[in-house]
Amino acid sequence: MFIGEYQHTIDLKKRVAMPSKCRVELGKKVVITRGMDKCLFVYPMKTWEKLAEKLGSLPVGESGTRSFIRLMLAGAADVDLDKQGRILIPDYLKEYAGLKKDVTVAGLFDRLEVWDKSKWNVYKNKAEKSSDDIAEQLGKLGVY
Amino acid sequence: MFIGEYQHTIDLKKRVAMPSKCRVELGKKVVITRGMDKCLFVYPMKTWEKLAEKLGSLPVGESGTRSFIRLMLAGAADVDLDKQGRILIPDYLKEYAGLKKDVTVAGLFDRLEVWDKSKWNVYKNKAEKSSDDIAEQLGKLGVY
DNA sequence: AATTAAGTGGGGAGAAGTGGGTATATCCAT
DNA sequence: ATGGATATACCCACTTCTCCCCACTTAATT
Repeated sequence: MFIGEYQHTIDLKKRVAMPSKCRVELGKKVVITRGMDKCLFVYPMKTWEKLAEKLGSLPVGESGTRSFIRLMLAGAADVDLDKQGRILIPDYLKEYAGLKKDVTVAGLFDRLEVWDKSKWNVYKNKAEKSSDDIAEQLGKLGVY
Repeated sequence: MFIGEYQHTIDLKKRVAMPSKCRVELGKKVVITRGMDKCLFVYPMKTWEKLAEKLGSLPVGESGTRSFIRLMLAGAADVDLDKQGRILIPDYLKEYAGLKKDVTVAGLFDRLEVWDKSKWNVYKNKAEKSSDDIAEQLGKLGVY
């Protein structure tokens, strides 16, 4: 399971290191694609295969969702990790996510997300304010 | 069950000791994450896994839920206790909780909470002032 | 007073992140 | 087809951070 927040950078060759803690679970081959809120999703190959199958067989539902799924499937690229555990970000994905030099990598269960650092900070601040009351949210989960 | 209040410090390497009384129950691996009122939650791995499972079962369609999940999962970090029973606080969590040198560690049933000492004192004072209300609330619950 | 346990501080080996050089492959224009 | 430019893959080097170990201080216990 992927968790945590990691600060990395894209170098001149558009390479981004995956957190070392996540590398075993990622494996050598991963799939990177467009994600929600203008970030990038990184899946282990196995996870992606299952997901792609599900997405492909989905009944044609609401048009917004459908077009997003299309974007996600079409935007997928399979990339290898190099010896240092980095992946190469394709140009169109780099552009889609608005990646500058500093990026934030976030662990979210079955995937990693790659964010432009400043975008991530903005998003996080908003999220913190809106769910200031984490207690209430946790309550919904039946945790307490 | 975790109980009690402990005064500790963060050293230059961002390490904080867990109270020795709690170490057996914590185990070697714990998860630290964002908590309410800008404190940090420290869960034994087992407890966290149950919690994470619940988070994973939440629908990701709604953006509010999505951001809450991101906050909790991306905000979480799995850390090991060193031989002295200390954990390393990631930068972003240190910042989130506004931790200076002195911290208060509090036991709360299934978890520990890590507070900046001054924040804790403010919070405690507020709580004490409203303790009459709390008594009243407890009364309503039929505790006394 | 001596011994033990807990909290704190710091040195050093190794790992992780980052940057860059070079060779091979790919593409485009000549 | 050929030459040049661009891109990718692989390798190595440097810097920083993390983790492990040891040591000192204080407090509690015998």
